[in-house]
Amino acid sequence: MKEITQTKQTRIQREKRLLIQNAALKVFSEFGLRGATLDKIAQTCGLTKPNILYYYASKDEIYTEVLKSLLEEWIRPLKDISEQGDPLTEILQYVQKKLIMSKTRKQESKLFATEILHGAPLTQNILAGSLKETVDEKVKLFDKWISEEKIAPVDPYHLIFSIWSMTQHYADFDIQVHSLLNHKNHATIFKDAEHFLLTFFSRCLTRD
Amino acid sequence: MKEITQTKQTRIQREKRLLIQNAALKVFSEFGLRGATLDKIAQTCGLTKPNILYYYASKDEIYTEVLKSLLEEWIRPLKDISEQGDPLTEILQYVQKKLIMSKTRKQESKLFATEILHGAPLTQNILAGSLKETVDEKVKLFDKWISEEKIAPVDPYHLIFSIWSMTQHYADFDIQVHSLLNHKNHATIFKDAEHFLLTFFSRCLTRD
DNA sequence: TATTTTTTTGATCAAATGGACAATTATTTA
DNA sequence: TAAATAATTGTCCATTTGATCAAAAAAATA
Repeated sequence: MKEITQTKQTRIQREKRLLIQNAALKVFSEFGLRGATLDKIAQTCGLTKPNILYYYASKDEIYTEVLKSLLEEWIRPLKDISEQGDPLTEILQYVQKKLIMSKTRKQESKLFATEILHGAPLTQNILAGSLKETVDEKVKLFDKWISEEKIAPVDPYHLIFSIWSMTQHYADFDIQVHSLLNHKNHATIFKDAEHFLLTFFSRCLTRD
Repeated sequence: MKEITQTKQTRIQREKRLLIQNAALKVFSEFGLRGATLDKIAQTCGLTKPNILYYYASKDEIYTEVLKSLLEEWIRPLKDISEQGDPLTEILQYVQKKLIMSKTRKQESKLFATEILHGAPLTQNILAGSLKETVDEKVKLFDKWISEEKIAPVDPYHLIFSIWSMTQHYADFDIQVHSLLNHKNHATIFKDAEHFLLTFFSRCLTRD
């Protein structure tokens, strides 16, 4: 088959690659890199195993491609935090966006979680690269807001960690959340979570 | 070999089973259930593969045994929250205990995280059972404290989720945390995290 | 339509892996 | 110490699984 580096892709190549990526996302997020099999991915997208390997050189290549193609989208809400906006509003909006992502893109959240949990074998360079860049930039902004006394003084890194962990928890550990909340209605859980988180962070960021 | 149901275990059985459990914890937490192999576990504890299978009927049995034996310890700090103590102090102490567990028992945290993340295939009954019992009990206590105006009114379930997620984040996503914090000293990170979390929760729980 | 290129697949392979088992060795018990 | 029991291991097996490849089918192109 033709290399990925080639500029022109045929219609079929574009379609099939996307088909495979979607199936792979589903399977990888459910079973992890090692638990996922090419057979499962093939079955999920209705192709044969050799056909998948016609489009991707290996299982690992599919995995990294899926991760890479999601990363941009995953970081975007953080990038969207604007120096121009009202500090508290900007941060609360970020919390809201992250929570919505946990609700609507659970598979992606679980995929990233599993990857990092197991040592980020294939994305460590990305973590140290583009993600770190954006985080550092926003940390600077938060520090500025703190020095201008527009938000309460808290460690910006740990603030970001807290937003990530609390919002992603609803995607990554959904089984536990649902189980402990008596399998309450999905929408209700997220409405309650949103109220809790917004109260929580506004209280934390406005004192003093 | 003799069944587990048998009351008396020989000295060797006790020793070797423990040896295997420790190795299994290490391997399972790093690679997950499917990524872990009996060969790796055997190598880690210095036994042969058939010897391991002399003590455990299957790989899955080792996995469930490890999980089960850790669960009690894992829930304990939550159980320790006392109705007699000062509400805010009790909750902050719980936060502290959970953070310490993230620091000292990272493997266990990752093991549980992976298990739940992938649908808790082997522990769903436990989640719905003894854990849920304890959580429900403490939720009642928190509600009582709220009605007595001893802590600010927040959804107790989501409060517990927030404590879990924020503290466990430092164990489960340690790779990311360290990477973003320029591989800062491990002890320093946890000192900062503790300060952040205690500030955070006391602000959130004392307003009004 | 004829030719070339791309796509698909059945058959197959080699490595990894969970597990079985009989034979051997070590330990306990009578 | 002798017999019985427990523990260990080398060898082997069946299955799973990532990957290969040549041949066939489909699609694009001239």
